[in-house]
Amino acid sequence: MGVKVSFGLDDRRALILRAVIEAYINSAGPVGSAQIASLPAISLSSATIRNAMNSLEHDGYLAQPHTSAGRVPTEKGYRRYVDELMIDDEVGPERNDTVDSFFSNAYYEIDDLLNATTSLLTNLTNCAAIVTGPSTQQTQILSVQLICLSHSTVIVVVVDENGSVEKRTIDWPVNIDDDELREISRLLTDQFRNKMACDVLVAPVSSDLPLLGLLELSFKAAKEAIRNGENAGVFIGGTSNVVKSFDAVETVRGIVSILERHFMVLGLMRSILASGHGVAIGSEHGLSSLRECAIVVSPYSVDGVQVGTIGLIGPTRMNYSSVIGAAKLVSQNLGRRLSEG
Amino acid sequence: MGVKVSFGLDDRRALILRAVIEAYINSAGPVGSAQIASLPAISLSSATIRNAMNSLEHDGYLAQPHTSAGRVPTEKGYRRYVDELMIDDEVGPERNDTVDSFFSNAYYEIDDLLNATTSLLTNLTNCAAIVTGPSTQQTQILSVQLICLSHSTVIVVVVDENGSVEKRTIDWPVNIDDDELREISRLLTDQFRNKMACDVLVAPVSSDLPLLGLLELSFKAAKEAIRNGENAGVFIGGTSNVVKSFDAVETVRGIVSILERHFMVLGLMRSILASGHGVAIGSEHGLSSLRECAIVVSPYSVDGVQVGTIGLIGPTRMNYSSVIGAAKLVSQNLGRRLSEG
DNA sequence: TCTTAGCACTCGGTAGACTGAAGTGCTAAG
DNA sequence: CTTAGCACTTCAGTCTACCGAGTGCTAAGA
Repeated sequence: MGVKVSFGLDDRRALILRAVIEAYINSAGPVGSAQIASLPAISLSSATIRNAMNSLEHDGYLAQPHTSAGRVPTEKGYRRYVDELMIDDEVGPERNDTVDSFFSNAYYEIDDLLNATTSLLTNLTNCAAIVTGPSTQQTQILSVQLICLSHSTVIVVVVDENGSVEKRTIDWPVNIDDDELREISRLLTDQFRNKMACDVLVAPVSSDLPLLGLLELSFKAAKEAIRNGENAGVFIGGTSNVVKSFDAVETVRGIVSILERHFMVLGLMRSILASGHGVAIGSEHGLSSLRECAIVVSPYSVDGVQVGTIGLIGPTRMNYSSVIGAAKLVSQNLGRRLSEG
Repeated sequence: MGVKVSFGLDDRRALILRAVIEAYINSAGPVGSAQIASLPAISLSSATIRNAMNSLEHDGYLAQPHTSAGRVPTEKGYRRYVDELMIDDEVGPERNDTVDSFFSNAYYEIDDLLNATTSLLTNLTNCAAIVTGPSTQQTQILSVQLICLSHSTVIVVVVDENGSVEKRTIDWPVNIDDDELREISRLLTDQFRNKMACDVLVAPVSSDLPLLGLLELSFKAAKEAIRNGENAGVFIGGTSNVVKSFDAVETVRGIVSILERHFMVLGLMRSILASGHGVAIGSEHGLSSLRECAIVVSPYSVDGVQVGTIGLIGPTRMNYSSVIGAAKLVSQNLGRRLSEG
């Protein structure tokens, strides 16, 4: 005899809800009472299961596609499952090894690392993966260099402590001499060096810098390059993984169309992160093209500061515990790896 | 009375083949003899059209999905159409204006320009668009700079005449002093400056450069950064456009999966370019996932040298003349624009 | 009071028969 | 050589019957 707990889910119904959801995740088809009754973990007749399922349906955790079909989890059901019923994924040794060996590899550039991380995630989870590069707001600028491209154009190259390089081309219709470029490079580097990107963008210029002509233009270009860097570095991969999970071509089209627009995906991840949940299920995030998908987000920290996010997009019937586990594992490892650099 | 021309296509059959293909491109459904007979450009009875269509089918230009359906073009039919029958697209003024105004916009970075070019192409053609960045092989190196990232890492930044920036991080577990970095930067810049990227990669080092320690490492890193740059800069967009043209979810999955793998798309474009045709139709390119697609490629030249390629992928029933026209128009404009810089 | 066996019921999916529409190939006349 | 006319083929849609899966309910049992 189960004791009623909060939200009116007694132990038995919780057990059955979990069993139904997990069966559905495996089979991708409606699950019937007999199927649940036959599970070794459950020693109840199908009739009893039916009663419980009926009650779960009335409470909105399950739904029936039609009278004589089995039950399918609703969003509310998934939500309950993710919040309370799911058993946390204990990361198996093979998986741990995969991730470990991935992060012990050398990557020459941060972009290569982040891009490869999306592949790692898609392989681990069969989801589409998003990795946002570490925000450059909290990084120190190391150097600003001006280089002459042609008689009338100059490129301003800004390097930060992560090894990210941002650039901006400027037109300067006067012949420029190398010594002048070197001098301006030195002045700007002195001005920016070891300052945080975010501070540079708002701080006024130190008054000892004579902002005139090419120097002024370069100064502005450097700031714009830095501002630009903030939005750079979004890596998305594994669209074909998600697409495999759906048969309706309309659904597929919608998903492809969203994943193609990086800024939409970014906004989505931001809003999920802001909502405080690590997972948005179905219509919770409000993007109708992805209403049959769930999105798992997991921020990562470098030197204790949250600077970027990992995201995974798959069908609502994804294996939540495995996907959430992978997201956490990889975000931790990624953060650690980037902290070393 | 038509005169027989090469390949056994007399004028009438050519006219009818063209009409059938164009009708099919518009309607996306099998086209019957009555439909063709009713065209103002054609003053023949449907029975006559039927005879011609029958003959075209026997010669492999048309096919029937089933006995009582209309005709559908075969790959051979499309090929003939593209090679001989198609009337070149005269670029309408609106389209010209769109392209002109696009290329008169300012783009601060070449990557932004190329990326925006894919959007331009997808809007013009309703195809997926690929733009490969100008090969860096034929560009001159302008500068090599070493910048200290941390006590034990140094980043080598290489800038070429297009304003492309490549970088490579190296580990150097010894404290490095700024003067030394500046000196090495100067030496390497002297070594590389105004040389072609391709020459740098094969040429031996000038003997007056003492390749030792950090200098040697930086030298190698610079070369690797340059080599890396050769393969950088592929921009693909508009996958959702292609996907709209197909109802079979399997087809859609295959297309998404290919377009996601940039290196496959690159290889595809290279092989089409090498084949000498500007268009690969259906199975001509041998990639079975794209057997219902046609690919249009158009190289662009900067300062008279072919350095990059534009590609468009759409269904085999695309509007060839319009798509080919757009590809040519944009590749010319892009080449011109990049030559100015 | 809770559980369970039994059963009637519902509904989706499949298979077969039929119909109408579309489009063909053939024939014979112009 | 062209074309009107017609018989023929095939598909797509509709209707029906039927099977199977799974339910909800009822009544008996623990």
